[in-house]
Amino acid sequence: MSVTIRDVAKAAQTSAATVSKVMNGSGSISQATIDRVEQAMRDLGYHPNARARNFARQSTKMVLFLTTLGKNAGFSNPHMFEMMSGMEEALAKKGYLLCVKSIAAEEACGFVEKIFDSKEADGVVLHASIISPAMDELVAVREIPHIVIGIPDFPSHFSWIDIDNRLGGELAARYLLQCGYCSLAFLGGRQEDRISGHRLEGVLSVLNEHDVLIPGGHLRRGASDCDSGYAMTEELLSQKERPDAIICANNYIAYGCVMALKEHGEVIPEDIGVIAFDEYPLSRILKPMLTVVDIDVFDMGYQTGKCILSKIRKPNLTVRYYSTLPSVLERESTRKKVI
Amino acid sequence: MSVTIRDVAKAAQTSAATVSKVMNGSGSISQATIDRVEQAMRDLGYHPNARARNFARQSTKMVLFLTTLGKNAGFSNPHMFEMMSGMEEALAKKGYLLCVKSIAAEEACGFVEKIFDSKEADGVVLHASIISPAMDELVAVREIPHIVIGIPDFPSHFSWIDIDNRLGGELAARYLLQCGYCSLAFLGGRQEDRISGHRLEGVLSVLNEHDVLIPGGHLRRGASDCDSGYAMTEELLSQKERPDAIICANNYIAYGCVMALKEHGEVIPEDIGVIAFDEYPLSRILKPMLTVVDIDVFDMGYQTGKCILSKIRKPNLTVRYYSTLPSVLERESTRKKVI
DNA sequence: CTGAAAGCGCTAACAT
DNA sequence: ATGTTAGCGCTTTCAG
Repeated sequence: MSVTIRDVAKAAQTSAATVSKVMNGSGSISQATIDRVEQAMRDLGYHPNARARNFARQSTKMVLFLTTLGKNAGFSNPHMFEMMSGMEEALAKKGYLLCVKSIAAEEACGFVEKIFDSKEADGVVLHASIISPAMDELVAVREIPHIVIGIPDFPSHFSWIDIDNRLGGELAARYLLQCGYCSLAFLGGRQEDRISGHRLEGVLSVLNEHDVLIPGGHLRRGASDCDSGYAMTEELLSQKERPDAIICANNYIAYGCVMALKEHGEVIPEDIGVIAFDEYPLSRILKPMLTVVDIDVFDMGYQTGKCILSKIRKPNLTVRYYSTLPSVLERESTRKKVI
Repeated sequence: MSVTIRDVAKAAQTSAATVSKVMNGSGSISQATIDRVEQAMRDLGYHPNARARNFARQSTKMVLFLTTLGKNAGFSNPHMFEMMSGMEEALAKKGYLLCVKSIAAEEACGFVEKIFDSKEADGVVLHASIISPAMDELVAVREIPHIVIGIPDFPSHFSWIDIDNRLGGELAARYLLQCGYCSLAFLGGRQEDRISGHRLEGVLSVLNEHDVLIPGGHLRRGASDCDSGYAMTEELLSQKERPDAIICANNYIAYGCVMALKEHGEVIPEDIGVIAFDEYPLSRILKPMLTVVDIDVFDMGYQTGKCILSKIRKPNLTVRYYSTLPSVLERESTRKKVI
């Protein structure tokens, strides 16, 4: 058996309670005793048993990240993992551990209930894809320390954190105008793609504010892939009124767009400017390198980690906000700013 | 306070010990008692307290994955997360939880020691980048259930699991020969890049076996990026003796290579074939889509998970092997097989 | 087949 | 400032 708090107490000629107080900095212990206890701990190579400690304290110093993983999750959604890295960093600073658990949306609610019934974790971070009204009710009634990544798409009591995609759209549009482009186009994902939709809203609000009109034909939506980006760009170029800058709702659309522009002999960024969203995975790989509106995903994870920690302290605290502002990374696909 | 085992015992008119046995399937309990106990558990909505259970059993049902994360880890190394997803799936099947913890290589050894002194985890998965001779000694002496991801580059007692990159190289070369290409070239990463080196070894062994000579000029090494791939390809094309197929050690080199070939008017795959390694992130995005040698990273993680579980059961079991064989994914950058 | 009893190692309320 | 005491909720002998 390994060395316990009682062994240390004996060696330091004191009681277990005192040793505990020394470890947890209770304050009211004389320096002499502290020294003796610490010496004894060192001599014996003592390490408090985490399991016993969790049990006695009724806490695990662990938060669970629940999302749906499975094959290809790592490749198709690196953002999630970048966030996890940020969360881990925030949690580690306070001595918390981060566990990941893959769960299907249907099972998520039951699982969260079980986790808190059995007290396996101190808090949960929920990916927006697995939340439900039932989960909302559960979390509210039981006051479960939680935070949802992604703004819920139904009315709820959840605490959540998200990226402000609308603001991102505003930044993109404003930036292009500042570069001297004056006829913008937007290539987005399908109607159901909320992210793309929010980005478009932001764009439109800026144009509206600047009294810039955008012809209907310059607003196109399609699949979120390269081929679709290519096709939408061709459509754009075939119109009588052509844009001098294109906002692409994501990297893949931008890739197709750039390819089409090049094939048509358009020079980027002189003839036509291109701006996209997100650094990853292509913005720095394409020629020309893309100017993008990006957010610091790691930082967002870090914010999430800090959030869940404060929810663990005060479970009834409600948090809802857009963390981590987007910003423009200037590169080669847009002209230099003139303003 | 929530409902405990004693509440269940009382409701089922039996003892806590019996309830425990029912939960853990001790066998020697009458069906009648089992029914009563299960009924009581359901009636009371009982869920065993995981912390108390961990404490009493002296196990946490948790394995810790240690690696260095930090900013950009998610984007620059999606493979790691794909593996994690696989590990989680294997662990979840046996009721284990996966925790992730970022740690610098220098601190890793001390941290692992602390984890096992304080019994925070039942086992650890170590990324090869954080192992050291000191860690080897620690793990061996203390019989710490562990598995290293990546073959150690120094003599050690570690259990490890890795990808067989040499075999991957063999597959690539063999495949090209089967397609009727007969003059191969290899574009690799820098000398220090062990993965690239192993892939090259595999290529050479096949060529040797087939008595195919490869001119020195067809073996090039450079940075593992697009520009380097581009430059190396131009060098290749400027030689008197030109290859009819190029093996690119990674996706980025392949991207530069394809770009250079296109600019020189070479038709892929007719004039020159291109094969690369790994699906991610570009192989299906480039035009033409790349034929690649790929491995199932999720599966590798799954194997790793199963491995660590068996090590937890038998810590002195040694495991060392190349899990998950690579295979060729045929796409557009190579001719159809003729054999 | 069942139950009483003795912890697992630490914390925290309460005395002193 | 320190020690005593009583758990935390479950598992596991060991007797019956």
